[in-house]
Amino acid sequence: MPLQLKPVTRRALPKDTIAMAQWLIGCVLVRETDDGILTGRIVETEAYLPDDAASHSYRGQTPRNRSMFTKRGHAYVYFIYGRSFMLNISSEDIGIGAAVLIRAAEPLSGIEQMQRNRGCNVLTDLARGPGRLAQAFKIDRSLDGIDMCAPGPLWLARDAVKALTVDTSTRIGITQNVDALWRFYAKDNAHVSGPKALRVKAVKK
DNA sequence: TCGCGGATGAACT
DNA sequence: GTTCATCCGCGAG
Repeated sequence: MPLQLKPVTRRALPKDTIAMAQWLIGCVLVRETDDGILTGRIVETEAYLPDDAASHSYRGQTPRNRSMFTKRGHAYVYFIYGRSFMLNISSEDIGIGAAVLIRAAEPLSGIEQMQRNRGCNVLTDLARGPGRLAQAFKIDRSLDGIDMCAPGPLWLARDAVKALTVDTSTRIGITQNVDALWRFYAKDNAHVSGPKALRVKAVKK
């Protein structure tokens, strides 16, 4: 388990969705389960803003996406494509629908449990991609709406590791507003998802 | 390394 | 009935 984990306070979270998506790169995701604690360093995120056609909040609040409209720092978890859960963190004030999608993490501790959860032993495949990340960390709808700036089954932390270099690209897997450069990832990190071309393109920019 | 298509379930129109 | 912020396995280059 990584040492010196300090819980992230809501006050520490940047108040702007894009700033928060960048800031989260390098933070530690902590998942407490009955079988032990799982932690991983966040290496890839995407920002979903209000008035963003690719965002679930674009057409207003619904029962599914209500967690996007909570105070920043709460989990928004949903199920998609019949196979995958997605973990997001709400990123604005109450009433504003926005969130940061957590797309990939570098496993730090609880790796054996993650391997069991995923049915896979390859370290770089455990949490590379949002669906895999949720499966590795045992995240489902039961965690939707919980406060990630408070003690509980799922929370955010920082450690003493120095800041990672962050690159930018277009987002992955969307059909609307495809040109916005709202994907952020740790440069040259093996746990980041997406095609290589996307990474190279972003670096050249 | 890439691009393709099937699986699969829930929200929304 | 359609859409979807995905994963996996497969085959081509």
